[in-house]
Amino acid sequence: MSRDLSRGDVPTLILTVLADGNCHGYAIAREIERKSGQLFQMREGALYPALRVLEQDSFVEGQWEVQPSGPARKVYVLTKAGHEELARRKAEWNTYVETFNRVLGGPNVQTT
Amino acid sequence: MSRDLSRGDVPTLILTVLADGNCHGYAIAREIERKSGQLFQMREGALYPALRVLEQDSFVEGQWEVQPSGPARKVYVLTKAGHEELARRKAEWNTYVETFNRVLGGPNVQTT
DNA sequence: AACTATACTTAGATTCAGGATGTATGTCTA
DNA sequence: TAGACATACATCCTGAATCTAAGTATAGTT
Repeated sequence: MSRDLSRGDVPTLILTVLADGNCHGYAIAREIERKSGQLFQMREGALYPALRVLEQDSFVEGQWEVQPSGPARKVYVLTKAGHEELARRKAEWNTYVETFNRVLGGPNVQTT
Repeated sequence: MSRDLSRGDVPTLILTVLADGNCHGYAIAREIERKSGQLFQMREGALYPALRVLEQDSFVEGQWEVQPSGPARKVYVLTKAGHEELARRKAEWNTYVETFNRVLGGPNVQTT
């Protein structure tokens, strides 16, 4: 099935993977798929543009690495600002889930 | 703050409100905002197109109601297919949340 | 030689929420 | 009677973000 990733969630997943250690683009995608039990699919058309935006915003830093075998890789490192951004996005995600579940919950929810 | 509604979540919220009882467009929007504690904002530009799609898919049925006072309203009723669609969307939402949280959870998650 | 896996890039299409605007009606107030 | 405001629906345009698809390139396998 593999539901499409929702708007804005791809950068959060990328930052999450990088919080566990430096990683290059292709491996980030495979790691997200592995962790999600193959429910999420990370397409190149979503991954690389998202990485470029994160780099422009200084949340990650990329550096080319030449290997003895195979094509060159761009390895990304999470910056200090990236760690903070991840924490902010996690908090935002939790608020969203709580709020959405509250609306789904039923008719008798009081906010006061 | 009021985080933007994510892709595809607006129809689910509409169906949820209609599951509690028939309702016209404007009131659906206000009800979603009330239930979310004003965290979600339902704009017209998202609400009415979503309602039209739901009507085209026969998940809801709209009927014009003339009032003794004030402008006419289009009151929507959730169909049988709409109830099933809501259940399907809720299950999909739960799967998405669980999967996303699993990825956010950390590096040592096993899927086997 | 063809296929597959790795690895990054980019162009184009699509989807969908938001902003802005327009049409009406009715109430309240100055 | 003019205005501001709330109700109520509709639509156009924009912009953000994802997907599809194709392209470039290296290297191992069949």
